[in-house]
Formats: sequence, C-alpha cells, structure tokens
Amino acid sequence: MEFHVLQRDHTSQARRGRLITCHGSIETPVFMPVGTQATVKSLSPDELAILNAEIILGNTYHLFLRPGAERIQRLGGLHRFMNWNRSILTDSGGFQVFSLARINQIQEDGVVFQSHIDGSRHLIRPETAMEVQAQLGSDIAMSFDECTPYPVDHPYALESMKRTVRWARRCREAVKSDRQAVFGIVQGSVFPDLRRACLEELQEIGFDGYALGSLSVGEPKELMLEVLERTMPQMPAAKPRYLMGVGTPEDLVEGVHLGVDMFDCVMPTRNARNGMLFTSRGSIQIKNSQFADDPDPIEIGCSCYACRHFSRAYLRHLFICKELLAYRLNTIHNLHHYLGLMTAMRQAIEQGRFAEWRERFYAGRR
RNA sequence: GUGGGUGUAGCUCAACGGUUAGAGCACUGGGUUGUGGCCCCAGAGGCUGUGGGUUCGAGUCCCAUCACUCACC
Repeated sequence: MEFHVLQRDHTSQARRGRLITCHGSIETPVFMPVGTQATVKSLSPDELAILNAEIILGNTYHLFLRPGAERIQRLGGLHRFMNWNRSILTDSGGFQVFSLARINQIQEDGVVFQSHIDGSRHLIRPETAMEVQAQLGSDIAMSFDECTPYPVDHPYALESMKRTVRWARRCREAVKSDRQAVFGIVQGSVFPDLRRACLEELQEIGFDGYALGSLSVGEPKELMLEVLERTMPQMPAAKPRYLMGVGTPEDLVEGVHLGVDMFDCVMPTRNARNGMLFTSRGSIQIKNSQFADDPDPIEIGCSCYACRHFSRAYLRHLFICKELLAYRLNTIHNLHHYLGLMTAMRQAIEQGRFAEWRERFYAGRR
C-alpha cells in the first residue's frame, strides 16, 4: 500500500492525499461506507460504484461468525464473494466484541465472548483477528484492540491501552502478506497523556496507518474534539490517519480540519433505514407528517437517484409502509450526501481555501 | 322470533364496588457515531354504547334500550 500527501491546506491542518491499494486508488480525505456483513445494507455493488465509493468496510467479527472466514476464502476472498472489486478495509472485531457480544473474559491472550447470534463461545486472539482478515483478503486490516467505554477511569484506561499495544505488536507480527496493509489503533480514552503514549508505542512497532479508536462512544462532543485537537498533531504526517466510527457531517468537517484522512460510520446508512435523511441544511425525519403532501425531493438540487426521481411524499409513504425500496433510496441519498461532502472538502483543500469552505458549511446549517 | 355472549383510546384488549380508567399496536415529536432492517425517550388521544336505578362511591351491581355476534326456530 502507498500513501501520498498531495497537498496541505495552509488555513488548517487539512490535507489532500491518495491511498493506493491492490484494488485501486483512493482520494483522501475519504468516507468509507460500512458493509458489515459483506454488503452495504440495501445496496448492490453497482449502486455503490455509481455513488463513487472507493473503499468500503467489512467486519471480522460478523464474517467470522457467519458465514465463516474459511468459507469466504474458499469462495475466492471477500472481494470476489461480494463482487466488489474496489478496496476493502476490515475492522478487526475489537469493537463488536465489546459492543455486541457478551464478554466472558478479557485476558492477556485475547477475549472470550459469546456470539450475539447463537450464544456460542469463542476466543478471539490478536492472531485470530489477523488470520481471519487475511482469509477475507481485505486491502487494509485493523489490529485487534479493546474499545474502552466512556466513562472509564485513568488506571483502567492505562491498563487497557497497554494491553491494546501488546496486542498490536502481536497483530503486526502475525501479518505475512505484503498485499495487506495493517493499521494500528490508538487508544487511551479521553486522556491525552495515554493517547500520546499509545501513539508513540504503536509508531515504534510501525504500522501502515494509524487510527483513533474509542471516540464517539458517549463522551460529550467537545471532549471528543479536544482529544482530537491534542492527538492529531502527534500523528505521523506521512501515514494515513483514520478516525474510527465517526461521525456526523459536522464531525467529518472538524476531522478533516484537524488532519484526518479516513472516516467510517454507520450513520448515513443506518439512519437512512431509520428515516433520517441528511441535507446541507441539516437532517430531516422523512416520517414527519409535514412531508405527507410534499412534492419536492429530499434536497432541491441534489443529483442522487432518489432526489432526481422521487418526492418526499413518496419516500415518506414508502418508509411508513416499511417498503424495501425506502431503505434503498434513503441509503442512496445519505451516502451520496456524505461522499459529496468529502468531494467538496477535497476540492476546497486543493483550492487552498478549506477554512473559508468550512465557514460556509456552518453558515448553511440551521 | 327465542335464548346466550360482547360493547372501555383509531385497532386488539386489561382494570377485586374504592386514588387522576391502563397496556400493546397505530398516530405525533425527539434521539441514533469501528450496523441486530432495530432500539430508546417523550407526547397526544376516553361522556367506559345510551337512558334510568341501587350505593358514601359504579367501567364493575340491577332495569330498560340500541348495536354487534353466536346458537336454535
């Protein structure tokens, strides 16, 4: 994998870059739609490609439990399995073990947990997570980490961060293929000293990119931004910086402003299925009765398939009836909005006026 | 026509003769951050079919009446 910083914005920490994997190049800053179970829910790969998604997320935890990584490997790897020939980043499963499964034990060797599907017990070790990701054949693999909840006290955050670093070392050593990049995940909760220490240790191990984990896990937004502001300047400039699981459109703008190159978040896709649609003026709930007779598209001037062909009234009807098309059209719109936002930010950086663009972005909001 | 049963929120149903008649769904609004097509929070909504009666007090007991429903002529 290669990463090049093409341009820096002199009005902020924002930077314009290009990531090159075995499956193509990715313009950064980039937003990666989440495709947990080998599909971005409700969309076909064709539709994703039309939306101009250059990289999507797959998930070790889910694919490990179902249908199983060996099976996917036998069927030609994740790209072939799901017929997606652009890039894929796989999450290590660390987050899901902590958010979905019933944890039985966190031990030095790994985590014993119970499947959220059938209650079966499994041990995931750092080596397991990397082996599974190798079988999936993703372009970028994430190291296996412990996602600390919020709030957490400093002593536990330290203990957890230290363990994540030891796991990161084992992950790095477990990866043999040079076709797969590996990112380390910076932990340390909301404590700048721990974030800094973690980052230093991870850099010593040496990764192809560095991610910030355990943010947007319930902490106040100002606190997340504060941690970002203090940590981002310490991130190695030559490597991609990935803010995991974030976020709202505002979060993306602030992230880019502070120098983040990569984001992923379920928000545009999950919220689409729950009827929340993003526009440049803020979000709307399509189920609201005020849209029952509204002939306008979700956002006037939006060039997505949903906005070019359908009214808010129709989309509201579909959503209230729980028609499958509602999920698809809403998802198309929200991803178009997110990916369009990233395109706009990349252009602003290229033109050296990101700060000005950011002002206008906020001015347009309610 | 005769006998039985049931009438409570938009729907399906709770509520010992005793606080301000509740729940689920539907409806209205809010939430959702490395995905369980969910879930969570809040709100609105009632002449308890109608009219009498008994009682300190009736959704509840009694009488009449209307509607629906089942069985039998």
